[in-house]
Amino acid sequence: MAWSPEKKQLTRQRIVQSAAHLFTAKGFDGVSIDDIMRHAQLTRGGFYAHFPSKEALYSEAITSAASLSVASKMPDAALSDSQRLQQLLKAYLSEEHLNATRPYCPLAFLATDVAHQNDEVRGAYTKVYKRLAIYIADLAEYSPNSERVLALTAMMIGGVALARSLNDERTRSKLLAACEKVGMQMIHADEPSL
Amino acid sequence: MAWSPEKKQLTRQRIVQSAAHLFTAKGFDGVSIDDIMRHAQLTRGGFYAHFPSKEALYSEAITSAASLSVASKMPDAALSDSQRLQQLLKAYLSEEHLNATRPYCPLAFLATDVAHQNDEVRGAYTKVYKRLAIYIADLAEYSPNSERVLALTAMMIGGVALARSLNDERTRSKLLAACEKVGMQMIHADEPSL
DNA sequence: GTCTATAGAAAGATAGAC
DNA sequence: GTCTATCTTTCTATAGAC
Repeated sequence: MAWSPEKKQLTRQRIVQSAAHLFTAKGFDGVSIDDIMRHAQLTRGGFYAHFPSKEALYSEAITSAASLSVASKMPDAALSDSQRLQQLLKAYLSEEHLNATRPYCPLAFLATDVAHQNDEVRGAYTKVYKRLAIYIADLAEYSPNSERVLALTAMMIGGVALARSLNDERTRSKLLAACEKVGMQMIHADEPSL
Repeated sequence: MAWSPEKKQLTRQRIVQSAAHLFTAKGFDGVSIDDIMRHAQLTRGGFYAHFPSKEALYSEAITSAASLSVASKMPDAALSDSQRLQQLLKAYLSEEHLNATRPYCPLAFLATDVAHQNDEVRGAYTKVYKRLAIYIADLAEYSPNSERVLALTAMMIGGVALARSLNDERTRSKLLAACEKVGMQMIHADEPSL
């Protein structure tokens, strides 16, 4: 079959995006290479023409999922920074985020999964995390290393990860609402010690 | 070989505790039944005399890990509630928790893992979560459903889960310290809206 | 109840045709 | 580069001896 370098890159990108969807939804071990290739409308034999291993794809999928997830889709540049932060918090801690059709935020959905992976994967995850901290710090006008920004990221990611694993609908929605509300108060509180 | 009902229960308990250690450290798919039985100094053939499936053991292991983890070992009854809460936060968000020899807190170490499991497992996880919320609410003198208690649990669990997956030592320790500090402030802040 | 042995399925990775 | 076919390993679960 005919092909070109551009065509190959497109195919490769399709594989990465399929992986971003499936991995964030089901975790590393919950998805086989066959699943990913079928989702990308290919067959499994071709996988190794693009990636040396499943792990190599995983780390790229994490980066890709981050840029496709709810945390990266905030196009309302007309709003103030504070309003955009509010919007991010609301979208991130929403039931929709837990049932999205696009890739989920890998920080929340793969948090414990990544802990078992190699250094390359953890590096990709760490990079995505730092980018989120910088993004939030920017909107909140704090340093990305400030205690309240770091604590807020932990609350957002923990809230979503927790909510996803809880069995109890009521507790889940209360938890998400609480994180959203307390998160905003945390940013706007007038305590210099934070 | 001779045996008694009590003997069987002891063997069963050894299996559950081995599972608690290994599952919290490596996740559901990272541990085989063979691993667990070897850790309990048994062979894999005997497993199904105690449990109908790997999932059934998993849900028991989550409960067991919770009662053995750092979050349940706060024997300093001499301290005030506020001091005990501080102590819990400090221990939970410590580097030692990330490198413990006893079972880790399943809430933080299995958060995304449990999301892929069946209802029985998610039920066990949810129960453990509610118990932690009640415990913290008690020390903080709030309702377990109060926004600040829920937000605090998300921050604690998210902070530990995140820290474990990050590649960068500095970011990890800053994150843990931030969650500890902001967590205490969150509880003691004088804002009735929380 | 615990052991050894093994059936049966799934999945990562490779070989070779086109 | 992508396909079909297959090798190999790993793992859950079961069978049968003791």
